[in-house]
Amino acid sequence: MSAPVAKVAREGAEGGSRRLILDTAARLLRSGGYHQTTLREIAEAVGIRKASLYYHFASKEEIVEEVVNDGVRFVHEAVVAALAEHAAASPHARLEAAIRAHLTALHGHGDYTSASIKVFTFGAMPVPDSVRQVRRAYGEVWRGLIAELQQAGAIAPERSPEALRLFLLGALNGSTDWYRPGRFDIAELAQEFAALIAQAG
Amino acid sequence: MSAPVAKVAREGAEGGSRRLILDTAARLLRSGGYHQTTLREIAEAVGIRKASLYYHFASKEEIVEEVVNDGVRFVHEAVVAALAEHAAASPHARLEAAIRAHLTALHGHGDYTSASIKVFTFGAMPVPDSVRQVRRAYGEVWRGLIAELQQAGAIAPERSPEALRLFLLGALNGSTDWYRPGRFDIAELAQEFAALIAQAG
DNA sequence: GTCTATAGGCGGATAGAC
DNA sequence: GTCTATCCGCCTATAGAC
Repeated sequence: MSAPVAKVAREGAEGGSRRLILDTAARLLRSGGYHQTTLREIAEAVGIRKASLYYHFASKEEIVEEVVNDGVRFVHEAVVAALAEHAAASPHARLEAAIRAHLTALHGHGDYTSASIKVFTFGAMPVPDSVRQVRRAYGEVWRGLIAELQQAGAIAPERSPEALRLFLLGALNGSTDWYRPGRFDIAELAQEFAALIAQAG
Repeated sequence: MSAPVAKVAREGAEGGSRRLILDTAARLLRSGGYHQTTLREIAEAVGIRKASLYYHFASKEEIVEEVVNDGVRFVHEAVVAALAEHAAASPHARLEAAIRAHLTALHGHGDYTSASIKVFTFGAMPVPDSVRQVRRAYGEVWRGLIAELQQAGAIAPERSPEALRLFLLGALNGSTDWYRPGRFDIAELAQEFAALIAQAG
């Protein structure tokens, strides 16, 4: 992964202001969405003036784009890592691990991931190409996993893998709407969801 | 249903301008969401001046609230009607009919329903009490149907009905993100989805 | 790197003529 | 019922001092 490395290098050179701005933007985007979140709010929360943001970023779009892509990449990497850890497990166990990783990344780790969902679910903003690519790459992970499950017989051969993938991701991302830390347990939710769409084994 | 009757009566008295405004607002809200949709846009699309909207509505919130509630009520009534039509069918067939009705109402009939999803999914606006009530009432329909399926044995007794309901509605409403009229068939999608979460029978 | 100041436009909303 | 005119505040973005 070369991007994170480059990013860390850049941060070292400029004292992390850029990261601070992105962190703050992520938090505000998560609760407010694209249009409600203003540069004034971000600047205020960071503790600088609105105009100073333009030293670090060329536009609001650029800030949002970076937050959103970071969020999707974070979920992507978490799911890939979970699948690698469960490489030897049963297909059903791998599915459950992937779902658990997705939900954990979405709800347990920072604002970037939730902000991603909130901002680019629906076309609330003109979706940049980079975002489209990052999303597509993540979609491929699930396409592969579902194909694997179907080949292993954990999903019936007559089920449409594409419909299944869209339903599943929709349901997982929709959890930003109703999930609350105290009221649900992510591991249990993952178990429930996995049981819905694949046979145990 | 007394509300629609009252509404029709009102419309007769004022020439349908009110309905025209709501129709237009629904269309814009569907594609733009709450914050992106402005009174100026609505007025322009209707063909009147911004200020004239205030003769018909007290505020932007009032317009949005009415669109959203109409949308949810439309889906609610469609699903209830479908269940009534399939009163004698098997639990699985009733589930499939309900899913098909939800998806059809969501995608096949106007902008109100999609606007509802788009606007109040996430808390993009301060959710009025009336909206909360209308949503809750619709949620009850699914709670009842899922309980029925579980009692009939079409859903395993160890499945959490609440997790299942949230998964189901999240997946269905998420379809506003990817569903396109030519590329998917609603009846097929309903069949796929019903097969996913309940045993045939 | 951050500041002040400002440009130019759009947001919702109101007053009052017709 | 619709209009013109206007208020006031916030928006993104830029210019230029420090």
